[in-house]
Amino acid sequence: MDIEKSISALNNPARRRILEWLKDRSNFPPALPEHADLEGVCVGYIQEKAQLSQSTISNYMGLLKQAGFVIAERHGQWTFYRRDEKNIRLFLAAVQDELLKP
Amino acid sequence: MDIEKSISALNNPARRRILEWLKDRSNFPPALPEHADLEGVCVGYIQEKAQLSQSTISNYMGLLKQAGFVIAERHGQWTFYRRDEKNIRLFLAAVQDELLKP
DNA sequence: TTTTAATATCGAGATATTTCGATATATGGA
DNA sequence: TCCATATATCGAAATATCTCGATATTAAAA
Repeated sequence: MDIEKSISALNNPARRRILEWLKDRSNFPPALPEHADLEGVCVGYIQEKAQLSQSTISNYMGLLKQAGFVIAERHGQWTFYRRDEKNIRLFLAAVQDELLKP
Repeated sequence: MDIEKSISALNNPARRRILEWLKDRSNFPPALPEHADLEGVCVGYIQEKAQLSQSTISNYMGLLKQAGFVIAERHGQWTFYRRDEKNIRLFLAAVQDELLKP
């Protein structure tokens, strides 16, 4: 949990929006039948929704992953990203501590 | 409460450190007798502690103020900065909402 | 095994942030 | 009024971030 890296990752509206979208799978097109049992959303869907280039989204998802906000899982040629709820809560607790703890 | 501006202001270790120092007045030298009744810490003391140039600190305190994290009060030639606890809590609630609310 | 599709990485231009020293502004005192 | 002190603002160099298109990598399919 590197608070520096996490705040940095959050310091961008597109990345924050992606984190919000990932709260609800139905913000994206339905998964392919062969991916029905997998959690997360593939990069292509995120890109389409965010309207940014493929490389930008790949980069952004990498930053969100390094920051601990998402988990990546590769299946075949797809990478599926989903929120890391536990780490997100840890981050929030850390910021709260840093800002409020006496 | 502009969450964009606030996150941006937090996205810097020195500014976060200043916010922490301001939790406790005793992190700084004692106030001059004629300022004994005033809240907050003058720019000079913050600069001394942060070991950054005067202009940098003045700039930083301006950013923290615009972000809503501190309140500035001018008394004579001094500007005293203190934390805006209420707004800090509002910010934390907003981030928590953005990150967790369904 | 060649092709296609999905994602990652690279290199670069545009823009933003960091941080400084120099200068301007405001205030209080001699 | 003139000077010293505290802070703010300006202009600029160094560095970081944003974002892209081009290319590399990986995996599946024909």
